[in-house]
Amino acid sequence: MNQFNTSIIKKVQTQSLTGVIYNQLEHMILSGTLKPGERINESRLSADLQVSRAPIREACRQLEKHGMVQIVTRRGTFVTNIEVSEVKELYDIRAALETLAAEKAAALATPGDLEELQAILIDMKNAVEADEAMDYFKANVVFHRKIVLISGNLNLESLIEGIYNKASLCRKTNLSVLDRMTISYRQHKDIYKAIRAGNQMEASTQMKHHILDARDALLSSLDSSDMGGDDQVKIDRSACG
Amino acid sequence: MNQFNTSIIKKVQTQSLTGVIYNQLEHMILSGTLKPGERINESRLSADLQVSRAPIREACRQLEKHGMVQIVTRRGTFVTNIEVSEVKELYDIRAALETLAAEKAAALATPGDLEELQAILIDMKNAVEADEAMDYFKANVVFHRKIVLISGNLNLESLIEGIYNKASLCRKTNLSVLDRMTISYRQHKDIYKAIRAGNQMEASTQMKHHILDARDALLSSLDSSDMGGDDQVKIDRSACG
DNA sequence: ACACACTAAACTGTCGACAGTTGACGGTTG
DNA sequence: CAACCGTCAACTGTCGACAGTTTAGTGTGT
Repeated sequence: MNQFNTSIIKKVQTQSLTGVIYNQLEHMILSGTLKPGERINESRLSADLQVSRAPIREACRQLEKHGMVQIVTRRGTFVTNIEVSEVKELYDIRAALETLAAEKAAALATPGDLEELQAILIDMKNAVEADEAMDYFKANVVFHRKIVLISGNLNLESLIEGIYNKASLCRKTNLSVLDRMTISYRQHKDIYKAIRAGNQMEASTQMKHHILDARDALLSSLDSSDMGGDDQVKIDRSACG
Repeated sequence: MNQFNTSIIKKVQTQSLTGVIYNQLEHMILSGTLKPGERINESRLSADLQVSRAPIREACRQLEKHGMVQIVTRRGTFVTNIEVSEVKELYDIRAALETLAAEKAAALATPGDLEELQAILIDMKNAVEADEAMDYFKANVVFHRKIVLISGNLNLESLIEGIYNKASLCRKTNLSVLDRMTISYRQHKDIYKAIRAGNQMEASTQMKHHILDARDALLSSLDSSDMGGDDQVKIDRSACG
């Protein structure tokens, strides 16, 4: 529905003050400077940033649209606070949506698309062999996003983007899970093969399996680390696939 | 993620000026007073409604969040214009999401939930027998919404709500399709039975089948009516299931 | 007649200010 | 000592105004 709802707009927005503030706030939220549940004080922010409250309010509305804050009338805007139970919900939704994406991708992928996917797979393989969790994490995101792109469903694209945003707000997901990179990589390869073969049923099955598997790995790692320190900084090797 | 994103909030919002204007604009859009693609002029609206531009801008942001308008920087806000191809996309997404909802509902439905569903089914049956498309349409929406509610996934709820909003913007979907009420009713009954039996697999299968079936019926009715008059007012008997 | 440059009107983005509401603190009463 | 009530500060909602940008309309040149 909208060519305005994709990542492109972020760059367009940057031209306006609102966009600058949006980026700033987004960064503050994702980096943890603004903690989940914390309130964003419009007046104070406007004083700090030397701008009026208008663009700040606008930016907050954008953030809400993308799921990163919640606005309560006459109370204020609060950084979205996601519980573990909600992460599970989000993974279920993600599984449903990306399963659809994989199914469509299997029917629509061009040779060029397949080449790109393969290139990403190579990046992943390199990351696995070098045990570079961060690199793997990045390639992983690119892989999933590419499949959604191939599906050609713009609505699906922005919906999934929103899910990513919300899920990444749960800092608890940032736990490292060893040994999953290898499994994850294999699953991605299976998805790729199914898409290349044009096998819609298989592609969707593999995708669903992959995401639910990642979800379970994440949840069990959360269980076993509930009493551990809470100051995680590492990238979760299971998160997002 | 937010208990603030449901229909309840609309009543809360009504307390504020922004909420009043939101409702007004929503009504104007859904009733066709504001046509798809049309631009919403902030200054003129503020003059007409005797309020400043601030609450109007706020309302527009809300509308964008719900998918009913699109905002382009320094250009304005435009009523979302949905093409037929996009309706197909939306139905695909809806199928994926409601399939998940049905699956969860089959596992979570309480006796009370089942009673409610059954009551809705009776309403539907009555509507079918009386050939009251409007009544059927309403009961249908209630039925689907109830299943999402049972699934207990709040994120899913607001996502699906957004899909409904967008799809309903395509006025072309408001075509009457005869003979589908009976089929649709039977499908709902099947879904209900699967949920009552606690059969997750069956519930999701039935739901998927039901929605994709409705989608195809809608699309083929659009094909065959492309050259017909464009001033439809009737409720589509296939739309939304 | 058509394409292009220029001018002017209209509209959105941003600003600072005021008013109403909310939540908290402190005092009072049972 | 606990619960309730009233006062007060802080913050959001709303307002009117100004500035920069976009768009439409006019005029000119080919």
